[in-house]
Amino acid sequence: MHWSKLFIPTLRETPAEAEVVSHQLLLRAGYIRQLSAGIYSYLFLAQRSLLKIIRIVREEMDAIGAQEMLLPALHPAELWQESGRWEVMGDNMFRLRDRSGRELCLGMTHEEVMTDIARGELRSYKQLPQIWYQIQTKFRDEPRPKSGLLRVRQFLMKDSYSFDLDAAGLDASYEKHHRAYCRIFDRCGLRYITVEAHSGAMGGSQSHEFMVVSDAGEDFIVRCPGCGYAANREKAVSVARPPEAPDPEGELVPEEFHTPGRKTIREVAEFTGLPESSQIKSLVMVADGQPVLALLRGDHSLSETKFQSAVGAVEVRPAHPAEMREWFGADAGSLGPVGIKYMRILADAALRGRRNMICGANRDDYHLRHVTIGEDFQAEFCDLRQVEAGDACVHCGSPLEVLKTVEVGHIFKLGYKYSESMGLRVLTESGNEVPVIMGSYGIGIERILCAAIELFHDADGMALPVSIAPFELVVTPVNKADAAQWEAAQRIYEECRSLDIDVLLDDRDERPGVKFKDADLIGIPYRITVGKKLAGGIVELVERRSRTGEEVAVEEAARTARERIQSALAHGG
RNA sequence: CGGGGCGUGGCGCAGCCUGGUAGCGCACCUGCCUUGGGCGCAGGGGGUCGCAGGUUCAAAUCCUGCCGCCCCGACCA
Repeated sequence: MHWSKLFIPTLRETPAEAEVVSHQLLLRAGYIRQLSAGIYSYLFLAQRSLLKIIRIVREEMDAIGAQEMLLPALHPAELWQESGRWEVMGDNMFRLRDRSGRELCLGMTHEEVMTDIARGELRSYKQLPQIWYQIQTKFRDEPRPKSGLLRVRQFLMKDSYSFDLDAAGLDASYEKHHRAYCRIFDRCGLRYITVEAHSGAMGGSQSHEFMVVSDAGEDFIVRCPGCGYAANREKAVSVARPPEAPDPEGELVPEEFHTPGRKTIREVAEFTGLPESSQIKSLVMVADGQPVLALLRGDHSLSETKFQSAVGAVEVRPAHPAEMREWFGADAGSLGPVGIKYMRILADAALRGRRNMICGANRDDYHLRHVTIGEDFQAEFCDLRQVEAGDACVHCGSPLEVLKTVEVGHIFKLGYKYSESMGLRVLTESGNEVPVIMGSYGIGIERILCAAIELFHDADGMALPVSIAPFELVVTPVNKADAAQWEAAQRIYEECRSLDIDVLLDDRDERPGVKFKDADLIGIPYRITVGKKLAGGIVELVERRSRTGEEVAVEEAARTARERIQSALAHGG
């Protein structure tokens, strides 16, 4: 294609509203324009790139025998009421009414619709397994869209659903997806980490997320450099560092002492001269309307997700100050478990075996010392603690790292949730009716592009992997007014086309600097520069990412470029 | 939903405090010039100053309300 005919509205300056790199570059490079908060138009370059990503996704899904479909984005309310998610999804669901007042919603995901199709048609174990997928627009009314295309209200997702007769079948479908996802992200040139993920309140036995390390991300993962253990922080476990000071010995009894104005763990530590790890942190939570006291070591913090799982609640929140006063007779900063009755008390496992610790006395400005769990109060032990960088790996003892990441894919063993609530059953070989076991699997298409930009960019712009760049190669005549250069550039361009290279000819009447800057900005991986050396029969082949160039003979240029491109594609973008 | 910031030409901004002709850089158009990293010169086009009220002889500027966008938090298949 000829650049002068294309709509590639690059900007010299970064739009003020963009904060993360991928957002800035997508705007500057003319890939996208914003229509509204969390709603974007994908212009020519973005669409080319997304279509390449989609092609890769489609090829790999087809390769595991998945069948592509296209489901509606507009769903009747009744379908979601059946699964119970009409209420569960709350304000995150876009809802509307048709002309006769019937309630509808825009699909956030498609478990319900897929299950509806399946229950209408699947009757026998002989029809299983099935893997169905689509690449389609999803709508989620995010409370706070942000970071360009990373968190939006309308986005493309590849979602697939597996239907199996039994758990072993689900395992196989899950494994197929796991491998397909690895191939997809490899081919898209991403560096990613597969982590164990939280299964969510809806249950399910297993879940993995595919994460790309980036400061633009919103998820934290924990990884062990020693043995490769990796998990979402919501689920990750670790061995806590030992307390900084040993507990006092002996059968001591709780003793109240005055701590005027000392509210935080740190203030009490300074006041007593004992480390934070010698205190019990008391957090008052409300789980499905019921007060629950969560106890942690003073220097540890609560994982709300772990807490939620431990109490088995749907909705969890910290208590309001008025509630704390009502239940404990004191304000936050002086609360503790001693003497608390009629309230569930959960203690983090790191408190097991500790003796004679310090905690709030449930009297403003007073604390207790010499408090021992199991003697001075009773609690249920469970894992409540959020993993911190530097904690020891439970498998190999190495210090763990905590990384910020973007989630690009998620695979999930659903189990029987939808087949049971919506009545998807088949007959087995022996003739009895059983629910079908399901899995669901998602890939965020735009997030692949964003993650690639976050991973591969420099001060001049994107350095996209060849596999997903909007073009593979640009041919740039330095001086179009120079007839020899212009003719050679056109000839090379045509040769590239005949070699099936996805090539762009920069035929614009611009100074070379402008053309180089633009090509770098939009991230074309290779460039053939036709300039002065043409007089000696030489042009230059430059790689965007490494900024290295090689001189090649004019007649070899297209073929050499193809070799470089093929080799790059073979090595993961 | 709470907190903060911002809405002035396509982009980046100044002007607002102290009311009085809407400005700068980039981009864009025309011509000349230039051609290996966002050239130079000359000329030119484009803005109901987010919207609606109000105050005033006079509002981008002051007041009130609303809307939109961004960031932090809350929230979050």
